[in-house]
Amino acid sequence: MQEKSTNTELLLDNHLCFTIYACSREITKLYQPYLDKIGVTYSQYLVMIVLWEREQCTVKELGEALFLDSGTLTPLLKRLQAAGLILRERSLQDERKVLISLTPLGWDLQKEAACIPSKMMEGTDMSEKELGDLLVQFKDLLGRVHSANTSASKK
Amino acid sequence: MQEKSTNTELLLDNHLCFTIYACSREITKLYQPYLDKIGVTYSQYLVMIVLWEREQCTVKELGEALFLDSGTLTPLLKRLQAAGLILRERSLQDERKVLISLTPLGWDLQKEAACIPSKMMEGTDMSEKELGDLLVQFKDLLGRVHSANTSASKK
DNA sequence: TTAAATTAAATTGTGTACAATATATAAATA
DNA sequence: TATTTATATATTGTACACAATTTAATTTAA
Repeated sequence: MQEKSTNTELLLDNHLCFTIYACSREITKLYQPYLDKIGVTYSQYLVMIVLWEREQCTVKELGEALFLDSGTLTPLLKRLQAAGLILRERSLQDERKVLISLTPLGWDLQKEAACIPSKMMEGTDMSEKELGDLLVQFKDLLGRVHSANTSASKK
Repeated sequence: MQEKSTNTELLLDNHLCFTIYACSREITKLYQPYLDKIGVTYSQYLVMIVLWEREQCTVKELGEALFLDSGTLTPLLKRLQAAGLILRERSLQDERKVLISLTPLGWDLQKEAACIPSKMMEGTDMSEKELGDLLVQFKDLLGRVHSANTSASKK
């Protein structure tokens, strides 16, 4: 009995984590054709979304919003800068910080990207309510896992 | 009115996809300390799980199980081979195929890895039922997104 | 049976992710 | 104030992930 229950847990847990991992990659693939049209990757698109909302922020703030560190963001931001979409400037108040802001081209991209989410909704073929419920559960799970990670790293 | 509704959809969709993406990476981080102990990455661990279930399979079958292609699997499998955990052999019946199987060391690893899922369950701090419900919803979403991808690529 | 089409892996090139480390600046404190 | 500590970003190295192409083997069809 005990053995079977344990085995069930093992499979359940492995499969849930795998399903989330696979789902994440499949969703990125679903974005791909639309992102190709505007010339950015999914990670770069997420950075742009943060900037469209906040206009300006530091690398650290971007990292907190997207759960990414400077090892990922620095080269990614250099590519966005090379593409003419953002500016990277050292803060004059605190020269450790790098301020990221949008160029006019970066702002223009917002209009071109506006159609993407609705196209994605069609792709999943789920109602707004279903997606909303999923989001609630998912944010809860993300919160739990993230806090488990941060409390573990503090040890 | 119409504008507000559209905007809500946009945010909802962006946030759901982002949350799944972030959640996937946070879960991988939660696995990390346990995977470090047995010396494999999360992707390599997934390959080992498939092999522990099936004993032997081709690269293509692994790819179908894990939603990965040979571009990802070939170097990954070479690393598992270099670590002495698997064998890679051309099929004699069909020399296009490469058969992947476990070494005794690869089988031994199963025992060391047995504790991982229960440790992960503790990490999320959710009941078996909650995780089970999430898994059902998630498999549904994965199925929808995957079929959207495969039907799109057939065009 | 030969030629064309298909299939299975491998290869190449780009772009993340992330741990670990380095560097430079700022804040705290002795 | 000089020194330590903390903070913000960059760098380095490893390992995916995947599109696109290549190579070799098998099927299909002419």
